[in-house]
Amino acid sequence: MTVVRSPTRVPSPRRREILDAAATLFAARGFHGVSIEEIGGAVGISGPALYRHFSGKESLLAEMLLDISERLRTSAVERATRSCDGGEALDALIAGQIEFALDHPALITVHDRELGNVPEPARRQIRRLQRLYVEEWVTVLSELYPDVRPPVLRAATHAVFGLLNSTPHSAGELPREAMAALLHRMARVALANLVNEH
Amino acid sequence: MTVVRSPTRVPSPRRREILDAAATLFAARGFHGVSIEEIGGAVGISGPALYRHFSGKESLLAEMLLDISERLRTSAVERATRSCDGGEALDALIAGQIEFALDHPALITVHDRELGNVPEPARRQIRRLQRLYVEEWVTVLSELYPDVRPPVLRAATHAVFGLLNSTPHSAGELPREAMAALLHRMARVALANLVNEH
DNA sequence: CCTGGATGTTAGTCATCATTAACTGATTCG
DNA sequence: CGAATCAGTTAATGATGACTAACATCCAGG
Repeated sequence: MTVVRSPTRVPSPRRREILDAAATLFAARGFHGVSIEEIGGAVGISGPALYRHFSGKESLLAEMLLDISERLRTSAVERATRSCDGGEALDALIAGQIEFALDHPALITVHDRELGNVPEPARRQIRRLQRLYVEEWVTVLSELYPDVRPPVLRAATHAVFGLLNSTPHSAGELPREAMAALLHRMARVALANLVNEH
Repeated sequence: MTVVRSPTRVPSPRRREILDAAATLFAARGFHGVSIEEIGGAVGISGPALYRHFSGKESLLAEMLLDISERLRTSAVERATRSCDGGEALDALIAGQIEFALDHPALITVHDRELGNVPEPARRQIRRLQRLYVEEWVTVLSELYPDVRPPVLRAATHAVFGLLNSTPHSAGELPREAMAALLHRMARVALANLVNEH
């Protein structure tokens, strides 16, 4: 009955609650614009109680970004390997990114804003995961378009991330499914015409 | 006490220098992550000397964002009215945004990150200019695709902004002209297929 | 019962930082 | 020649904020 949990991860609900609240606050006013007191207040405890769960404000941010990067990458690997052909894999990657961005706009916002505030040991690891995530896309794309050079594919991938991660900026313009469909189509055609280069 | 900026342009080179340095720093570590002392140091003066040029840190940010919003919008209006047909106008808007993003990556970064740190009188004005800029795009697009509803056009516009503003993330992947051409093509086809909805 | 760990609390401490004050050297211009 | 304004300087000042200390509560097991 008791499910064996990974020994390194004990997902205390309190931790998650704190991370969620902190993400929302960081997305709204930036890492340095939010105080420990506020983060605590957002989950009903006050101030220094956070140090029972995290060793400091920076390590809280580090854990948050690490978690996001891991989730994005593992989801991408799963989806890409589950697919048969390259086109299907690309659609799966696009759908995964859209789903994540629509489900967790605050996490997406923090993810590409606050890396510079993560201290060095963890920063490198997060960068590594982000790079692996990009390379997952590049691998799928280079199978589809073998004639396009990898730097172009990388730039195009970043561009599509920017497109898909725009949802926090156009919040509420459209119902979720319409927004998802629109973004998917735009990303698809933006990438489909890479081959027309020169 | 009335801090009304002189409407007649007095482009003190010192002011511009400070604004440029501050933009780079804000882009790297966020508004609250940068001290007055650092901004001064970046232009060779130190600390409180900034108050000879700006009434405070927040008004410095406000002026910076106001300037960006104004430049984007006036450039968009100019380009759109100079064009004959809708397709040409859209290309001009895309080219303008790309040019600005490639010329001033720090400004682009600050522009969509730090609005939340601008105090209320100026915030509203910046939002207004941003809205006008978006509506400039929506107007051009709705002439091209009269069947697509405005909310869809607005969401698509935001998505394309995200795509074009991705350059700070993929810095140095490609030479400038190649990057500009790639982004232009991706934006163009992403918007061209809006009409295929449903 | 009572011990100990997990989780809070409130009250410091120490740094940092935006902002102000008081003062200085130039340059303009009357 | 002044006198004023401009553009700096260094030295307070006052808030805020991350983090630590000392103390409380709850509850599980022996």
